[in-house]
Amino acid sequence: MASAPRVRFAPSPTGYLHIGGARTALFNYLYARRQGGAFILRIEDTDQERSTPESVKAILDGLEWLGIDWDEGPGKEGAHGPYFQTQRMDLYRKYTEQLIAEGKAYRCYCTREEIDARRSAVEKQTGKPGTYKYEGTCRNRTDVPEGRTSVVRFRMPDGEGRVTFDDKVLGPITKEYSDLDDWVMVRADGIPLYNFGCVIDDYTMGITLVGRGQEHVNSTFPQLMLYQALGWQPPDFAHFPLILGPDREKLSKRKHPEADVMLHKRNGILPEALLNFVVRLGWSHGNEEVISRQQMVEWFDFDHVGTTSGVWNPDKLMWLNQQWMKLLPAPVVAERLAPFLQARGVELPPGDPRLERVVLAFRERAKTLDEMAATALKYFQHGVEWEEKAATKHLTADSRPLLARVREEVAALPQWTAPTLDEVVKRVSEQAGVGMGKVAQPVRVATTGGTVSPGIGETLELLGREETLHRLDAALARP
RNA sequence: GUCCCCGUCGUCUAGAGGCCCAGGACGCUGGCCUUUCAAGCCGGUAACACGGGUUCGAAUCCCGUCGGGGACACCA
Repeated sequence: MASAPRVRFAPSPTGYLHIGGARTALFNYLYARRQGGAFILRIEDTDQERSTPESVKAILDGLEWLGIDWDEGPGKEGAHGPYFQTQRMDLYRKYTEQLIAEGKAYRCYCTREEIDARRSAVEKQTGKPGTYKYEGTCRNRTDVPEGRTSVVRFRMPDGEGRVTFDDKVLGPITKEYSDLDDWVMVRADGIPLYNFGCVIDDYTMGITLVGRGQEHVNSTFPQLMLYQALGWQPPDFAHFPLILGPDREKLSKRKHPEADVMLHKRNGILPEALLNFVVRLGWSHGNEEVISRQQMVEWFDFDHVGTTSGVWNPDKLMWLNQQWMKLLPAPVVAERLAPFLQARGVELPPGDPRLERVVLAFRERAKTLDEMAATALKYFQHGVEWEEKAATKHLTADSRPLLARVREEVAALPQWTAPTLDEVVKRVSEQAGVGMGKVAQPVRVATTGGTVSPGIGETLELLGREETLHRLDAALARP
């Protein structure tokens, strides 16, 4: 390695940050960090119809949430900017003219309608799509027809030949010239198309390795032809396996809601977990499953990027999320939990100590922050409603004296802590000569309304003395 | 349809010719722990797509078949 590698993530701002894009960004980011190279963010906004500033923001926000930061790109101007393709038009124009002057590209005056008509004619005749190839109508044209706009086409070399490249994850891949045609580089309005802009930018930005999804392997060939025509040394290429939806088709915005990175944030998934999940889809490091960003950077390599597409597995995402809720420091999780409780109408004074206690009590009982907020909600409210079934079973004439005894002892407690509260339950059950469940369950139902909660001491501590006594009294007052 | 890529448990994967009658993880499931539910711990379930080669020996190499996905725009 002569110089430090430069890699990039080049999304087109036509919607939210896609999960596949996020993983592409992650792999490139990890590679750059691992190798001590640079990670560049370039916005491919040449599709004027679909690109929006909102989408640019959405993508930036998504990357930020995931903690994938770039060395050069929007907001971080470097030596190779600008980083929006629409601001690099001079560059494209320059190389377009050069290529035309050298006879390596030419103007094609066929209109879109004409091409479309010919395409559908061919496809109708042969049966299926994809059979049409530009027939070279304007290849050797020297006249300039009046009143017609033109696109610029790349001139494929005459005769037989093939393009080959050694993909860093897939290995050698070859394509015959005869399978390629004179593709359009520049539209009639002068704006470059993907295959053209991408090559010009990757080269002028000094990109040494292009890492992208496997859906791009076929576009590598025309791009390679361009590098050749320009006399440029192409970068290395690495194509990552696709992420598939439950239906085993490529994860798409249209069909798969889980393709939206930020949806997971809204659902209460931690960025650590999403990153962890996504990195394991197509990459592995022995038997490691729970992997921190630091470890990813330390371990990442293309040798262990797989070749087969991976199916989105929500169960595993959930499991990882819980792992991360348990792994991260409670105050950190508490901070991230707050918005979910607030969204459910809980008012939280700044630095509310209950938040951290909730995390400690519920992170082993919830898969997501949202679920945690939902189950913890009743600990923040005043009063309870009892589940009919639970009340019938546990708030009985038999349990009433036990409950009253607990109420009495607990009210007198000098210290309102889980251990001291647990002791009360234990003492009461021992004195009554019954199992702890005979006391704990009625108390649980009386104070939470249901049969499921954290340890009884923990539960009462969380509720606080005042609320606990209030609920116990209310339960005792039931007819 | 054409071209390109891929093919290990249901899913994510380990596996670079003998360490593999295939290991880990999620899921499912049995048990332990236990004041409930979880979590945790211990155990079980389940795969090298198929057929030919090559080799003393193949999940690993080659060929074919079948299967899956992707690309076939004046989108990226």
